[in-house]
Amino acid sequence: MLYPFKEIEEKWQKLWQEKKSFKAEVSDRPKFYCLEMFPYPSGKIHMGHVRNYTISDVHSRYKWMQGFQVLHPMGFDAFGQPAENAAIKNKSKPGLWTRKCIDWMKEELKKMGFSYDWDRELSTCDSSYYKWNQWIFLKMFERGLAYRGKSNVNWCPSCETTLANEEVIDEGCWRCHEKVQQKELEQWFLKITEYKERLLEDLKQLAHWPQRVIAMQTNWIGKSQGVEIYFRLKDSDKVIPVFTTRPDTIFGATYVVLAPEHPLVKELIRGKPREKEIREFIEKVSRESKIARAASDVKKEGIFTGSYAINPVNNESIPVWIADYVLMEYGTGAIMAVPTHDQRDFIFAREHNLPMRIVIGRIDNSRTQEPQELNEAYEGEGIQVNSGQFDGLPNQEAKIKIAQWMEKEGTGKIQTHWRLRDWLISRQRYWGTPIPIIYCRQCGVVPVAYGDLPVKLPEDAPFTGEGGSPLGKVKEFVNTPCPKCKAPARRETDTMATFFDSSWYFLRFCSPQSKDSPFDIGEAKYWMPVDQYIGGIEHAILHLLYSRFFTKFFKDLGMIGFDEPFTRLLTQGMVLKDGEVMSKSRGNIVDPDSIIKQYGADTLRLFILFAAPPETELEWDDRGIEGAFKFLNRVWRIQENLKEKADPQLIKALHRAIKKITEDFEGFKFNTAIAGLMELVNAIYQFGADKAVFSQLLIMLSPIAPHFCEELWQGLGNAQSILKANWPKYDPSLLVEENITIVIQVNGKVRGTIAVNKDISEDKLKEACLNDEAVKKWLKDSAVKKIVVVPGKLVNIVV
RNA sequence: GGGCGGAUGGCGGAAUUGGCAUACGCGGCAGCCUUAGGAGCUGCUGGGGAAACCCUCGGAGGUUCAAAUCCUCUUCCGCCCACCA
Repeated sequence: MLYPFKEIEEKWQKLWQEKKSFKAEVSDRPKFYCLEMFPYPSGKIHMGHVRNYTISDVHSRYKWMQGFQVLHPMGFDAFGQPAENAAIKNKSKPGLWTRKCIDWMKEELKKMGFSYDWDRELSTCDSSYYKWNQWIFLKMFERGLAYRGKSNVNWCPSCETTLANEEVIDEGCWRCHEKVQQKELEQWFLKITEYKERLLEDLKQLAHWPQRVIAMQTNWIGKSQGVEIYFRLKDSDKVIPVFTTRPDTIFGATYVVLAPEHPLVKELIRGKPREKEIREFIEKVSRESKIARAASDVKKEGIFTGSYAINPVNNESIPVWIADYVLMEYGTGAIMAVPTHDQRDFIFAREHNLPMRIVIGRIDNSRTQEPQELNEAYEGEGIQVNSGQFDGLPNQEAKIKIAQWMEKEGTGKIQTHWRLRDWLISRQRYWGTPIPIIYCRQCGVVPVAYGDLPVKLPEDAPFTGEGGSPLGKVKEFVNTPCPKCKAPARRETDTMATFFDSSWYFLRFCSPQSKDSPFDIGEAKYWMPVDQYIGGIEHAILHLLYSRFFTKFFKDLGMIGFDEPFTRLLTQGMVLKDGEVMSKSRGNIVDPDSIIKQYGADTLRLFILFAAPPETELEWDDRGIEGAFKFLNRVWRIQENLKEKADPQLIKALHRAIKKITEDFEGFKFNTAIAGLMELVNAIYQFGADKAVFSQLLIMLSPIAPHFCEELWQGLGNAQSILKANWPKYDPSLLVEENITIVIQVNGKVRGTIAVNKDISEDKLKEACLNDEAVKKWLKDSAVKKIVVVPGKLVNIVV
C-alpha cells in the first residue's frame, strides 16, 4: 500500500498556516537568518527554484530544531521587463499580470511545504517597498553617490532600453540576446566606484563564501597596480598619459597607440596629409561591434597619425598610431607598445613593420636574441637588458625601481587602476521604480521631497510596445510643479534597474511593515547579517556586488554596524536533463507540479537532495524519483511493526547514524545524510525498531520530508509539531566497539582481516597478524623488513 | 589567452582528507510471498579468469610501507572573465 501523500501534505500545509508555525520573532534564543534569492514572479516555479528553496528549507528547519530563532522569509522580485512584454502581448497591464503570477507562484511554493514566515512577504512592485528605493536614491543623491552623466550607453534596439555593462553578454542583450548598439544619453549612475577599495578589501571577511565567487568579484573590481607614464608629443606641449603594469619594459617602448575615440586624436591628425584616410579608419572602427574588436584572432588594424612622441626614459622619438585593439574604457585610452614583451603589440608591430627592442633577457638562455628571431613576444620573467642603468636587474626588481625613478624624475606616477565602472541604473522602461527627480527650467535637477514619497507609478500607462517609455505619455505623471519654485516642471520618466530593488530586500525582511524607514534599526540589529544565503551562481557578480555596496552605504548612514550582508553563501548547481540545462527552448523541462501530483512534495524534496551534492550539477532522473518514493513508503511501514525494546545493535547503529547525519547536515551534504538515513532504515528492517528509535529517525528525516514526518510523529502520540522536537544527540560511548576489525596488508596489498580487542598492544597485534593463516602464505619465503601499524585501522607487513 | 572547478561501475554518486576503492540509491539477476500490484521481503551485482589470482578511480611518470587523495607532465569537459595595457 502506498502512503496517502496527498491528504497528508494538504493537512499539514493547512495546519502550519493556521498555527503560523514559522513565525519569526525577536527572542532570547540565538537567531538564524536563512535566506534564498527571491524569485522573479514568472508564474511557475521550475526545478531550479525547487532545488534552491529545498536546500534553504531543510537548513531552516534543521536550525529550528537546534533551538535557533529562525528567520526564513519569502518575497518577489516583481519589477522587470517580462511583465511589460506580457502586458503588450495580452493587452493587459504589467501590474495585473505580475500580481496574478505572484498568486500562482505562492500556491506552488506552499505546495512544496516550505517553512516561510508568510507574514513578512514583500513584493518590490508595491509602493510600500519601492518608496524606500526612492528614499535610498535621494540619500545617495544628497551624498553625490547618485549623479547624472552623459554617457555612451549600451542600447538594446529590441527592448528599447539601456543596459548596464554587466547586462551585456557577448555583445548581446542579457535578456533577448539582440545585438547591442552604442547611444549617447543622459543617464543616472550610482557611484559604486567610491566603494571599490572596501568592496575589494572586505572580501577577506567572507571566509565562508565559495572561492570562485570571491575570485569573480575580485576580477570584476579589477585592481591593477602600475605606472602612468607621460609621453610628450614631439614639437608640442601636449602630453599623452599611458598606463602600464610593466614599467620594467619602458625602454622597449617603440611606439604609442591611441584608442580611435581618444580625445587627442582629432587634434593630432588635423592638417596631416592622410587626414581623410585616418578619419575613415576611425569611422569604420566605431561602426564595428565590440565583438569583432575583441576577438583575439582578428588582425589588429591601425593607422599612423603622422605624429611622434618622446619616450621619456631615453628621449627617443617614437611614432604615434591609432588602433582598434586599444580601448577607451580602460586605463587612459592609450598604451605604450612593447612588441617584444606583449603579444598584442607583437602582432601589430609585425603587421605594420614597426621597430622592436628586447629589454628583458631570458634567464635560461645565455645568448641574447635579436628581435627578428622572435616568433612571439616574451612575457615571462627575466633580466633587464638595453635598459640603461637598470641593466642586469631581475625585471621584478626593476619594475619597482623604474617606477620609483620615474616618479622622482616626474616622467611618471605610480598608480592603481580599476576595472569597476559606476553603475548605470536608468532604464527607459515603465515597470520599475520611478526615479524621484524633477526637472525645472529655473532650478534644474530637483529631488522630490522625502515627504512626497512615494512617487507612484501610474497603473494605467498606455502599452503599445512601440518606442520610448510609456511613462512619458502619462501627462498627469510627467507634469508636476517644481518642489522649489512651484513653476511647472517635468518628472524624470526613467525607472530604476531592478538590481536596485534586490540590493537591500534582505534588510526589509527584518521589518517589512516599517513605515518610517526602509527597515527598523533594532530589528535589523537582531536579525542581520544573513547567516546563510543560498542562490544561483549566475548572481555571483552583479547582485552580490550591489548588495554589498548598499550594505556599506547603510553602514555609512549609521543605520547598521556591519560591513557585509551575507556571512555564508552557498551557490547551488543547475538542474540538468539529459546532460543539458533544463530550459523551455530545449524542451527538456520537468514540471515540479506534475511530480508533486504523482509522488508528493516530500518525495520531490527527498530526491532533489539525494541525487547530488548542493553545489554540483544535478542530473534529473525519472527513475530516481521512484526510488525516493519507495524509500518513504519503506519508512511508512515501520510504524506497523514496532517492538517493545530495540536490539542493542540497532541502538549502536542509531548513534552512528546520528553522528554522521548531524555532521552532514552541518556541511550541507544532504545526499550522504540521506544515505545515512537509508542505512538506518535498513538496520531497522534487520533488527526491528522500537518507538524511541523510530522517533529519532523521524526527527532527522523531518527537515527533508516534513509533512510525512509530522504525520507519523503525530501517529506516535505527539501533540506538538515535530519542529519543536530536539535534534537527537549521540552517545559517544556507544560508538566505541570492543572488538575491531584490523586490515592486514602485505607490501601494501590487502591480504586479510583480523578481529581483535580494541585495547590490544602493538606487539601483540603484530604477532597476531604474522600468525594469521591467510597472511602466512604471503610471508613464507621472505624476511619481514618492517611492520607499519596504523592504530585501530591496519597493519602493513613489508617483506 | 587568464581564473576556477571537474573526470571514480551500466547510471546518479560515496570514500573519516594519505590507510579495506565503489557507501547509499537507480538499473540488472535470482529466490520468497502472494487477495497477481507498476506492490513487498531476502540475497547477489566493477572487469578478466575454471580457479589460484590478476587488473581497475581520464592518461603517463614520480613520492610513500601505503595514493582516487600529494607532486610533475598530459588529454578531455564545464563555468566565469577577456585586445584590461
